[in-house]
Amino acid sequence: MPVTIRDVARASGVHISTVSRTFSAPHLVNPETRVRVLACAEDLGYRPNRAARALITGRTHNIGLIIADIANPFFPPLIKAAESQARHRDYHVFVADTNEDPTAEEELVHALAKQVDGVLLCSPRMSNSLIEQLSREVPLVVVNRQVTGLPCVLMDVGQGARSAIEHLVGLGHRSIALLGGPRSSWTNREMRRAASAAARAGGAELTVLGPNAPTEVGGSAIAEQVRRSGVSAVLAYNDLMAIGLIEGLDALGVRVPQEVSVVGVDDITLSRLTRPKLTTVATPTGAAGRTAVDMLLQQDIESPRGARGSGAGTALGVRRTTAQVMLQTDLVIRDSTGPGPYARPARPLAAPRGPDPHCPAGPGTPTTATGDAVAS
Amino acid sequence: MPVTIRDVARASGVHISTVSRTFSAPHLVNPETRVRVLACAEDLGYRPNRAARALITGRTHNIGLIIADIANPFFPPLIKAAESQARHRDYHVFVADTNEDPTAEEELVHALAKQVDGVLLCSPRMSNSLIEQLSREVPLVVVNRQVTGLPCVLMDVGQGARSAIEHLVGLGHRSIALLGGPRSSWTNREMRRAASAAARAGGAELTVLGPNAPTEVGGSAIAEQVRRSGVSAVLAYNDLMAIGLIEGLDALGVRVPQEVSVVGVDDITLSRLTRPKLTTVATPTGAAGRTAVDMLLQQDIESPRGARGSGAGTALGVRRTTAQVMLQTDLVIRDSTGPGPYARPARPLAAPRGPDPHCPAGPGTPTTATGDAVAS
DNA sequence: TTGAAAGCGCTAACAT
DNA sequence: ATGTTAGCGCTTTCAA
Repeated sequence: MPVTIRDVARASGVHISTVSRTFSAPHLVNPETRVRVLACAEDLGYRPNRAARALITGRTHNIGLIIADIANPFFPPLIKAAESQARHRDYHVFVADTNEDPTAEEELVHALAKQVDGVLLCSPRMSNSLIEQLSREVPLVVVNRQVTGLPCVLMDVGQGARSAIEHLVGLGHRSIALLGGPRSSWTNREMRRAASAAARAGGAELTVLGPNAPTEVGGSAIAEQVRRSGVSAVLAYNDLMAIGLIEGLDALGVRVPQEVSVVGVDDITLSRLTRPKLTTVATPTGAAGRTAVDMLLQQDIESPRGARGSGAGTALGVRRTTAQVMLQTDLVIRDSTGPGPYARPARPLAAPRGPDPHCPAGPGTPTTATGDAVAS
Repeated sequence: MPVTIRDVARASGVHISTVSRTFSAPHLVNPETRVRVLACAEDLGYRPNRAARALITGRTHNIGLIIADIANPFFPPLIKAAESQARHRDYHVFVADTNEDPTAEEELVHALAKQVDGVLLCSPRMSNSLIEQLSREVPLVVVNRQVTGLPCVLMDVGQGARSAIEHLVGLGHRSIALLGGPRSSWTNREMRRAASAAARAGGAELTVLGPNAPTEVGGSAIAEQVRRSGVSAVLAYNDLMAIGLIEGLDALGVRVPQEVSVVGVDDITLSRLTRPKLTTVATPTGAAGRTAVDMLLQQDIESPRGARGSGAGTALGVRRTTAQVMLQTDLVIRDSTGPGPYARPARPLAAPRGPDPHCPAGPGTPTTATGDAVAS
């Protein structure tokens, strides 16, 4: 049933190599022949078998995209941007979801390895050393994580967290909570580091609550704890968590932003549609997707794995790009943040909250702040 | 660099066919040899090249999942269920997004055709005839669309729309709007058909507004028109649109459900977290994903395309399953619907709802109907 | 139980 | 410009 290159050759009275050339190097074939071959191919419904082709060229023209959680609205824009960029370069994208499971991540890389020319690892949860190891099996670009020696696309969430804290401090908040995300998240560590530093610099106290599931449920589940902690402002790991928190606080009768200010991270579509509209740190997800694809393809070109002539100098000239790109973030101020107890303009509710001994910061450990550590 | 079966053979001092057997038919190889081969393989980091294997077996152990829009929260649960089901059967899933673009759909099917054993087409926007044509290239299972002669997984949105309208009529609404979705959506047509019939039966007037983009933006954009239309209740194509509409109405100062009742479709996670919580028609997306994978694999097994011995009787015994499965939906009543202008004073019940047509089968229980499907 | 050989669909030297 | 030939990495008869 499947029509092969041989069928087309037979039908058009030429050798299979001519048919092959018609598709992969049209300029090397006589225009008349080409037309005839093309006609026959069209006629028979022939389509080159990309897998077979890949076996010999070493290039599948596919790229893999491994995502921690497709259900997180943060990712779709990244996926779409990556797909669009890939399509422009005649590549197809295969997306795979890992459910935030490190084991699934590893397995998926193995499964994809031979069927794609490279893999984009988005917000991976596995260890850096495993990532490095896997990168020897297939070209990798890591998104939202810093792995030394590998090309990475990062978003400056450190800067974002700093801006958020400064915004809150500027509004008069002195007691702020950071809702942490998954423990193994690079973003989480960066935010924590930067937020601590910014809080210290601004004379505010930062309580870290978490880790939490990076979802609405994770946010609403921590609402009670937030209320008890007595903070007047919260920076959440992401928008989903922030939105869930607002819902949760609302259910407890705590008003946002009147009683507690909330800042998210990501600027997902939804954050514009909730009430109150969410103040958030916008991350350039589309740019990240595009950049990651570019970096992968660029690196790919230099090492066409398993190609014919690679008999001798395989490892030769494999000059891997290890550039790391840091994308800017932007604080978008909307309606979920407002004046805090220490706001400049004389506020009637100068409630002397005093330096309250916050309850022990939940499952997570309190504030850390390492220098410019890259290690992990 | 990539280690092949030959490297393992050399290292373990056996012929490549023995190595091959060690992986694909272990019982045919001497236990001692097997252990030795496995050890060498492990040592070298060997992994069978699935693509090369597929070339000869005709089975890639991959399935493709083509999705209209990954950003629509309706799909992730379906994707996750499909992936989990596939994994149990030692299959991997490649997801591809089409941006609701019919052309992209077609191209993607072609691209995937040779790299997967079958494709799940979710909420396709292309024509039925094109779908049928593509199904000759690769086994297809269609989700959220009825295509005669092809295996389909459907959700009973007709029943859902009917329940929704009856709920609204029972609350005293007599002037209802239906916010339509994409024109080429089967779901859209079904909802419209059923909603009209139910409205007529209930003595209510139904206004169809649309088509609209099946997103929050689509919903908020139509708010003004809804207000002007003077209806007291709205059934939206999906939850996203419903949520957008509520936001839009709110911005116009129209209160939900006090002034206008709103019903969505899908029961996405978010619908539980908005205020008011959304009344919606729950669709069994997880069950749909699982069922679709099952149907695909079942059909697949019967026709291992391009296998070795298929020289003569290729088309023989290719008995394609054309079963169509209809999954139940359920109306979930929350806070976005309330009494309408014709509500019974005092006792709102006793409304002549007629025989409640709730099927005995719970949500997600497949009802199978084979063969000759009803044309749409 | 293992080896030898053929070949899946295709491309890429090398001839002609 | 086209045909020949040798594989890509693997599985699968067929012998031994």
